[in-house]
Amino acid sequence: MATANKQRGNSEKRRRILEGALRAFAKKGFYNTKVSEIASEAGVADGTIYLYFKNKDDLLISLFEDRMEWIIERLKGELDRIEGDAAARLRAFIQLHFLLVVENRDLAEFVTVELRQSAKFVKEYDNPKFSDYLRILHQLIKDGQQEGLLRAELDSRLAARAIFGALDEVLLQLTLSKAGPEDVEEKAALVSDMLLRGLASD
Amino acid sequence: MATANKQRGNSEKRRRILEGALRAFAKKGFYNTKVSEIASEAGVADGTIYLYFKNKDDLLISLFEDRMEWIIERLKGELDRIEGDAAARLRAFIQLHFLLVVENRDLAEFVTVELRQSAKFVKEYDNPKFSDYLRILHQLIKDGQQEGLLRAELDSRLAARAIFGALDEVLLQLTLSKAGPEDVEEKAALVSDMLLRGLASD
Amino acid sequence: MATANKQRGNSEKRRRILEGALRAFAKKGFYNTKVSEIASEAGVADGTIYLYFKNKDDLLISLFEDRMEWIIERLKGELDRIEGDAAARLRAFIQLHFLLVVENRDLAEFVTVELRQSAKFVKEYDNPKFSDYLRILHQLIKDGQQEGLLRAELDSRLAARAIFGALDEVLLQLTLSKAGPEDVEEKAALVSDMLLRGLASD
Amino acid sequence: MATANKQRGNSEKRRRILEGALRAFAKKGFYNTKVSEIASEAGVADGTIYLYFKNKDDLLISLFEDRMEWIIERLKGELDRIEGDAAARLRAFIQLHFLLVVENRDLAEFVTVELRQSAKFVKEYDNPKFSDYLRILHQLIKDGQQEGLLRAELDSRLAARAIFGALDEVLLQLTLSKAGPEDVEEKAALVSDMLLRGLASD
DNA sequence: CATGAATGAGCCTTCATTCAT
DNA sequence: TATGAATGAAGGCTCATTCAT
Repeated sequence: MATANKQRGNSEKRRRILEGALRAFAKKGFYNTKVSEIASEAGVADGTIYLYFKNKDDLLISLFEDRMEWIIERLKGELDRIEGDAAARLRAFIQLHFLLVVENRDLAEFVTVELRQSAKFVKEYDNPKFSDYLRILHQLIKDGQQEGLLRAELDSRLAARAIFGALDEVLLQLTLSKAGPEDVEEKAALVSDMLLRGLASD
Repeated sequence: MATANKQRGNSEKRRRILEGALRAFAKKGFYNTKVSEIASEAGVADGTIYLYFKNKDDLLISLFEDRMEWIIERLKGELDRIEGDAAARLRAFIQLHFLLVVENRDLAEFVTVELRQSAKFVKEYDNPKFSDYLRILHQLIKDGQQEGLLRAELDSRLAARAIFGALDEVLLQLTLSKAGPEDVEEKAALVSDMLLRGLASD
Repeated sequence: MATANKQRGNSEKRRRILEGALRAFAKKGFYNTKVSEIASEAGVADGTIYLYFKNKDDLLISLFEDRMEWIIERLKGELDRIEGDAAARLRAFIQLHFLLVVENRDLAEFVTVELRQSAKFVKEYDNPKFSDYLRILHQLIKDGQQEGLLRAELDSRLAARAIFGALDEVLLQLTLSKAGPEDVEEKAALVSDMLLRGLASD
Repeated sequence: MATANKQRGNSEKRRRILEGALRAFAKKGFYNTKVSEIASEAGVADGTIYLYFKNKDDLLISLFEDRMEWIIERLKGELDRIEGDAAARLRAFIQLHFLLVVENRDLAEFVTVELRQSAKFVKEYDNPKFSDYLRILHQLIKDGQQEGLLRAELDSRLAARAIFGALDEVLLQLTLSKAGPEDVEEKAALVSDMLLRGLASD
């Protein structure tokens, strides 16, 4: 049991702390969450947190990385499995984004709410995982353009941003309004329909 | 005239404080801004702030209200002046939203970044001004649907959210990347084009 | 009353804090004294300390400077008043050193005990006031050498150190053993006699 | 032989810990040295230290005892070997004190710097080994007085203190200024000359 | 109204010590 | 014996808020 652990950080404890932090941040936000609350949420002592993370900021960033990595892997995995043109893959992307986030309520609150604020002011952090995420979306759009499905005049980077913003905002709304998963699929369909129409070539 | 002041709150000092707060929040975020920094930014003493605002939270909320009110008034005013169908008005709305925000860089950072985080965790505040804002957008879409320009199947509330999200995210990006006003008009056109296509009836 | 204050630091509060710190440090040593204890000893709130000092280290250093300055001024003042040769002035110096310190028990404990340890490890501090003190002693010895009273072969710098060490250690002993002021004068005479004999030319 | 160990405390580990502690304390002082630093300096686990010492204070005291014992033994051994009167032995004592300490730089820093501060505030410890040390010096002086070499009027206890203080301070200075061993012998001669003149009968 | 020195509750972080392995 | 991960008490410092002037 005492094998390859801790390196690159993956002990049981570390995971418990990240989960506690996610719950706590989702509930009260980064700045309103005390380290001791995270500890108790994680079932460890306060000091234990500092065995795994340099400080509270580092915990926040690590949590981002960890969760975004997970999201990105899931997205990539699912996208590879999709048969069909770029439009279908884009639709799947949106659907999946919605599902992932809504199935993990805390994750949703955390990502939608903290992503901007905290990440921006936690000194010097430039959020590479989020860039990875956007890159996937960006690539999907460029694929669609090359396949002739999406309008070529489109600024693909801008479109990726706009789509992310739309998804994020709608999800924020759904999350806060405590919508059940049944709604979600429907809303996802509506939103992806709307967005794809916006991008589609004539 | 020097009498009915302060009531709905409008002394010179009060405005200076709000402006100082806007600058400070934009630069460092709500939680990283000290009341004393706001005071010095505003050129008043720390204590003076508490003559005009109950506490730091109240200052944040008041700033929201104040700025959103201003935005909403500007939006409404301009929209009334537009001749044309709902699509044109929607286009104008987006264009204007971009302009207002980008012409006021601090406002942009503040609104896009703090709106979610802070507002969510500042206890019990349900952000009525933001609702007003959304209502305008919502109404524009419903108008468009009634005029037959926008697809009737659309969930207009959802669409309003999605549009706001798209605008907001793109603006965040533009703001942070320090885009000049010349870019902005172009981006606004692209985004509004994309979004309107997404909403348009066949 | 609100005139030239605070500048170069001399408000009533600041002095109270220094006095509280002196008492506390003398009683328990720098590292065993809590900032809150200093505060309560000084009759101010914990936070007030940080209005006058950057941190606990800075308080320690400031206290050194302040007390050493006082000691040095007293020493210089008294020495100027002495009629007689360098030997007489040296004798007076020692006598006075003893008196000053013993009349201020806390000062004695503080200076003799904390001077080395703390000053050495409080980062980067090179203790200029102590150097000033030593310089006076050094000068007295050089004067004595020029007057032909003290042996010229003597390394005056080394002698100054040795004298300071002897005084300091004897004082530490006297302080800890709670000797009364009456002993002190006698001991001072003995020590200065011994030291002067050691330095005297044949 | 592997049995009667640990009792009076002498395992290999114990010695390694004391050595690590000496290095660490010399470098950063008692209060700035973490137990874990001592452990790593000694090449043992943190917990191991507590198998040999009750706590950090106990480690400090044990280190004192251990080193002072060593110094005292060396001093006694050398003094027994000296042929000559008390003055010669006193001179040898000073010479040796300088040599021992300067040959062990860490020991020097530790003894000169920590002796006062730490020992004083480590609860209830009355430093018997240091008393032993002083007793030797005291005895030498009394011998000198009986041999008629040193002035009888001298308070021998006081003189012992004064001499120790002078030596200690000069050594502190030499240690901190990183003087080489060649200087040391010369300084020792100067200081012992000065001190002996101070004590000598006319 | 305005000031800004003073307050003190609160929080992040450290580190001596323990204990399951 | 030895380990070192885990603990949690403790304390330095910050900063929103108050209030005497």
